[in-house]
Parts: sequence; structure tokens; C-alpha cells
Amino acid sequence: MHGYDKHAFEPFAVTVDLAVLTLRAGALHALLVERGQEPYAGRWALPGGFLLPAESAEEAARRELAEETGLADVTGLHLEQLRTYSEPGRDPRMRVVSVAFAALLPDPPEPHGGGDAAEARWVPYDKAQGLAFDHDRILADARDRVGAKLEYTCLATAFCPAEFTLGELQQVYETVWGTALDRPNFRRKVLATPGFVEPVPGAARLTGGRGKPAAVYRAGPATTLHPPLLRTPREGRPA
Amino acid sequence: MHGYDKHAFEPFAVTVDLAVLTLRAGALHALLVERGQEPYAGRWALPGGFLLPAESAEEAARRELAEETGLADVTGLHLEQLRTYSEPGRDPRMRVVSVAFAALLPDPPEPHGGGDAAEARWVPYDKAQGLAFDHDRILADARDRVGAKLEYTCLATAFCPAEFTLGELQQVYETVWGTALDRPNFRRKVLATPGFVEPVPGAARLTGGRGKPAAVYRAGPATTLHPPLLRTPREGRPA
DNA sequence: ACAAAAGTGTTGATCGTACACCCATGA
DNA sequence: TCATGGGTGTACGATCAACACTTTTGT
Repeated sequence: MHGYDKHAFEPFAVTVDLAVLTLRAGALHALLVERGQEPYAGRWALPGGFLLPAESAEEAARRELAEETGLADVTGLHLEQLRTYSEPGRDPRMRVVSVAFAALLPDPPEPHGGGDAAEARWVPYDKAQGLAFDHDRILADARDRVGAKLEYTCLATAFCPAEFTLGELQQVYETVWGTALDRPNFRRKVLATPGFVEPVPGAARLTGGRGKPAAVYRAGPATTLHPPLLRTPREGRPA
Repeated sequence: MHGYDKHAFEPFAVTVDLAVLTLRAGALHALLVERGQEPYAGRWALPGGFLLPAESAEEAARRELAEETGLADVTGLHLEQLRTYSEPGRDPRMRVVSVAFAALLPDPPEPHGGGDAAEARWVPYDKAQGLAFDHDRILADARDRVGAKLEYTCLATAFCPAEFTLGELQQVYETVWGTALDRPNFRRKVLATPGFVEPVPGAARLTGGRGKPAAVYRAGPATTLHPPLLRTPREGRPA
């Protein structure tokens, strides 16, 4: 128990894996990289990499995120630790313990395939299967977690740009959950939650080319939703 | 990213830390061990230890749990991964990445201080402060997580023995949340959730020495609570 | 004028809370 | 028979889902 005999423990490699999620064209997408080396050469995988000696897993995740997306400033982005995957056989070559994160982006830039990755690309969530290692499972866990957290936290704004309309916010819910929501009721629930969104005075934006311009909102200071916005089994077309 | 140059990564020690929680005499308790070596010799800490070469973090956690509690069978106990703590300075001697778990026990046995720990003891949650390393924070995170999961999962039964009364189940909520609940309404909510609890036919038990014998229930197959059992700010004596 | 998208109003059903009340047991 | 804890009934208020309706823009 925390003894310090240098030989009492096995050295492990520690990595971070990132499930980078965003919404493009009304569908959930994940950022994938094509592996250049064995094992799994040519297969798609989640971006990630080794921890550097002086950084925490959170810092490593943010560094990798910046490298993979090419974003200059990733400080504001939502980064959430999912869980740690440590099964002995998860990497065929050596013992690797991986701390997995979910990252949520608005309005994604084209990834610039830098770093060691052969190529990086946004892939629709439904087509992101057959990934290397246990990344299928990590990605599924990320989606489950994000879907659940939409219910009782203000996480949805992390998928939106700094200023957004309530219609755009509703599309986040509809896309991630795959259900349709009633617009009047959604609006009331969101506005009834103090600190979820704040109006941007005087601003208005046309969303679909036609129709009444929508009021513009910013994310508010609240982090939790009371009462929660529950997923109801009302089937509907997913946006 | 997942390159295999053996020198491209820094070796880390990987440990598990356990926040073992239980209810004794109407109060939340945590299992703590007294450290025998530097650093933090003589201080109290969460039980834990290094991963063995061939086991996952979950397996290591269950092994440590069995060692510390002296329980013969820990297979049925609820073990939940909290998060991973990886800040570079969290251990003064070396780089240690620790996967933290919360474990929930019913009816705790006296710990038998085995293993490397000088002594192991159940400590009331409110008095468990000044722990070694960042264990104060891990323990607080464990309590927060458990309290939150009581709202929307069937986790409460993990604090109860195999057969329990609804009054005992209600005490779990009241103790962890520190609020009083309305008994008739609690009963209805629990019974209205399919699969939360199942009646044990014909069984009844006296709880307080006096009063009507209570019907006995078992944990059901359900894992999530729909609708959730929300914490209301109705102040009341904490059981 | 029409379509499309935002926003408001209203109503009936459901749910939750608070509380009164009855039941079974030990002292 | 009283205290104690288990269990049932009920009524009022809050909340929510559903849908009708108005407003503002582009074509």
C-alpha cells in the first residue's frame, strides 16, 4: 500500500484517449485518426497519446486536442474525464493504462492531420465502428455519458458556439438523443432554469434563411439543471 | 500516438485507491488505514495499492477490498470507478497515477488491519479529514458521486444487506443526503419503480424493537430510476 | 400571398407533497 | 394503553405534454 520499494510495482505506460464529439449537419460526429504503425496500422482510432513526465492526464488531453484539431485556443472547451481502461490485453504489445476523455466542440474546424497521425477526419458517429484497440467501446461510453449528462446538466451549450439560438440548442438535444422535442415546451424549460442561458440584448439571427429571426443567447453560469430535462420515449424523427 | 518506441513514454506507477463507504449507526463511515511508512507515516489514508502485472484496475480494487475488509466474498459488492488522479505532484516521491473507486458495503465487519497497513478502522465521514496524499479530495468526490447516483439509480440497495425493509432503504437516502424524507411518499416512489425492489413473500422483521413488523424486500433487477428520486431542499434532521 | 421558423397561450392529465389516519407490536 | 414504527388514503398545488395560435421574415 503505497510502499516505495522501486521494484514492488510494475511500470505501465499511461496514455490519454479522446472521444472528440461535435455536431455537423445535424449529426453527431467523432474525430478519428488513421493509424500509421502496427498494431492496427491503417485502422481508425481515437486521437490520444502518452502522458509527458510533468503533466496531468487533463493537461495531456488538452494538449492532444489542440494538436489534433489545430485549434489555437482550446481553453474554453469542455473536457470531461470518462473513465480509465486498464484491462491487461487491451494493447497487444505492452501494458497500457489509458485515461479516456470526452471533448465537446462547437462548429468544428477541418482537422489538419498533424502530429503522428497519418490522417485525421470527422466521421459520423454511426459509421465510426471497427476502431483500433477498445476504442469502439470508449466512443460508445462517451456518447452514453454525454447523452445522460444532457438531462441534468447544462452541457448542451458546449456543443454550441459562443452565441446561439434556442433552436440550435434544441437541435443539440434532438441530435444526441435521436428524439424530437416540442419546441414551445423546450423553450420554457430552458428559460425557466436560472443561469442556463442568458439573452444577448438586441441580437437576432436568421437561421434557416426564412422565418422570424431568433433571439440570441449565451451560455449562463449554471452547470446543473433543476429540474432535469428528461428524455421521453416520444418517438420522432431525429431532427 | 500509440507509437511503440520503448523510450517514447515515461514509466508511471499505477495504483488504485478505494473509498469504502458504509452506514453504521445512522452515519456514513469510510474505511481508513494508518500509514506505516513515509511519506505521511502515521497519517490516515484510503486503502489502496499497486496494480499487479496481470490485473485490471477493477480486479486490483476488488483484491484490495477483500484484503482490507477481510470479507470472504466481495463478488457481489458494488464497486464503481470514480475517476483517475494524475497530477504530477500528488505523491512526493514519484509519479503515481491512481484510479479511484468507490465501494459500497452493507453492515460492515470489523476490518482486520491486514496487508501492509498498520491499522484499519471505520471512521465517520465527518471526522475523516487530513488524510494523506489527495485522499481528502477523493473521499469527497466519492461522497458526491454516491449522493448524486442515489437520485437516478438503484444504488441505495448496495448499502443494504440482501434482505431489507423500506425503512432501512429510506435511512440510506436520509443518511447520505442529510435530509429527511416523507415515509409514505418514499414508499410509493420506490414501489412504483419496476424492478427497484422485490418483496420477499411471507417475511417480516421488527426493526426498532417496537412497532409493526416491516415487510422485507430484496434488490430488484433494475439499475436506473425513472423517474428519478430528487433531493428536495426540505430541511430536516439527518436521521 | 405563402412558407418557414420563432415565439405565446391554454388546457387537461399527471405527478408530487403534505398531512391525516389506521395497523401491529413490545413494554 | 401507550409509544413506536409500518402502511394506506387523499386533496391541493405544481408541473408537463400537447396543440392551437400569433409574429416576423424571405420568396
